[in-house]
Amino acid sequence: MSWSSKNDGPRGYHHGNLKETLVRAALELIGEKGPGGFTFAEAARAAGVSPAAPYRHFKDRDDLMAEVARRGFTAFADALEAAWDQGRPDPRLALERLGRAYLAFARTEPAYYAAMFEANVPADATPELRAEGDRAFGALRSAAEAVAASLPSRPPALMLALHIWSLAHGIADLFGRGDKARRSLPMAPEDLLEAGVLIYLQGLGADPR
Amino acid sequence: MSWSSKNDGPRGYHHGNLKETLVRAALELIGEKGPGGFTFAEAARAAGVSPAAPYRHFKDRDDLMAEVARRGFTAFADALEAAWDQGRPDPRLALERLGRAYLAFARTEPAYYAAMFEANVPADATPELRAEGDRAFGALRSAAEAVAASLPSRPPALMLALHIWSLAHGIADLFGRGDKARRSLPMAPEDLLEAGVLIYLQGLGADPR
DNA sequence: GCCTCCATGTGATGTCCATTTACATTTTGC
DNA sequence: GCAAAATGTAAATGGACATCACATGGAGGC
Repeated sequence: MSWSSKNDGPRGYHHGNLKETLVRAALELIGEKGPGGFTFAEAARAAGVSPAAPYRHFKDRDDLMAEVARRGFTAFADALEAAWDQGRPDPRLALERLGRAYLAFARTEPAYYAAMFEANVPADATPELRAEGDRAFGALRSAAEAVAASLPSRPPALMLALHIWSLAHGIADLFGRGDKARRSLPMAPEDLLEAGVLIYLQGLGADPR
Repeated sequence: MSWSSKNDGPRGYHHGNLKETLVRAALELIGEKGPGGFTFAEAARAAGVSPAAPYRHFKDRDDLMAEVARRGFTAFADALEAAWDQGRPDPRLALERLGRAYLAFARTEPAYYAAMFEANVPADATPELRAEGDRAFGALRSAAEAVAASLPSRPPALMLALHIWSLAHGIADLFGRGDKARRSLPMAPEDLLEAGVLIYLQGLGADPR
C-alpha cells in the first residue's frame, strides 16, 4: 500500500487529516442512524482520536453538522446544475431531468439530504452554507425562468420555482427513501414528480404532449 | 377556581394525572426548542416528579414522542375532515379550504407538526399512530376522489391526493413556520399552495375561473 | 374496617455524550 | 534552530437516558 499524502489513518501524535476524516465519519454515521443518532464522540472514535480533538476543527456538534450540510448543498447544486445543462435540448426536457436529479440525490445521498433538510441546521448557520444553498435554489430558479419564458402564459418564474421545489421536496420527504419508516407508494417517486410537473405545466398552458 | 377532577398539580406521593401532564409538557418543550431539544428528564421536571417516573407511563423517550405524534394526527385528521366538510358547497371550494387547513395546522400547531413529521417517529411506531395517520390521509384521499370525479379528465384519485399532499407538505416543511431558520417567502404559504393547486387542477382540465 | 395486591413514584446507579481546561507534542515560519 | 501556532490528550464537569430495588398509597375482596 502506497503512502498517499492524504491518508485517513492516524500516524503518530498528529492525525494529519482529521477534519476531513471527521466529516466523512459523520456522513457515514448519519447515513446509518439518522441525523439524531450521530454523535460527536463516536465520530472521534471512528477517526481514532480523543473525544476532545474534534473541537480543534469544529466549534461544536452543530458546527460539524453544518459543514456536512454545506458539502451536501455543494454536491446538490452541482447535480442540479449538471442535470439542467443550461436547458438543453429544450427547457421542458431539461426540467424533467432536473426533477429526477433532485429525487435521485435524496435517494442516493440520504445522509447528505438528512443533514441538509432534517437536522434542523439553520439555513444560514454559516455564510458558506447559505451560499451553497442559494446556489442550489439558483439552479432551480434558472430552470424555472427558462421554462416560464417558454410558456404562453408567462407565469412568474419565482412562483414556478417554488411550486416545483416544494413538490419535489414534499415527495422526497414523504416517500423518497424506502429504508426509513416512511409511507409506501404505488409508484416510483420520480414518476410521481414527473406526472405532477407535467400536469402543473399544462395548467400553465404548456402544450400537452 | 373549581377543583376539576383532572388536575395538573401534584398532590401527594401520587401525581394523579402524570401521563397527561407529561404529554402536555412534551408538547410545550417541543414547541419551544424543537423535537430534538425536548428531553424526557425535563418533562419529568416540569411535572414535578423524579426522572424515573415517566417510565411508568412510557416505554422510553421515543414512546412519549410517538404519543405526541398520535395526538397530533388525531387533531390533524379532525381539522382536515372539518375543513373538507364532505365537499360542501362544491369540491373545488372545499379542497381549497382543506389546503388552507393543512397549512394552518402546520402554522398554529408547530409542535404537533414537528412531532408528526420531523421527529423521525416511524409511521407505525404504534398501531394507534398508524391509524390516526391513515385517517388524516383518508380525509385528503376522500377529497381527492370527489374532486377527481368532478373533473372531465377523471384522473386517478390516489395520484391527485399524493400530489396535493406532497405539495402542501413541501411548502409547510420549507416555508411553513417563520420562527425557524427556514427560507423566507415573498408571499403567504397558503397563497402559494392555493395557486399551485389551482394551476394543477387546470392542468387536469378544470374550468379556469 | 382491614389487608393484600398492584399501580405508581423515588433514589441510587451505570453508561454515554458534550464541552471545557490544563497540558503535551508537532509543525511551521523566520 | 527556535519561538509560536496548530493540533492532540487527559481529566473533569454536568446532563440525559435507562434500569434497579424499594417505598407508598389506593382499590377491591372479605
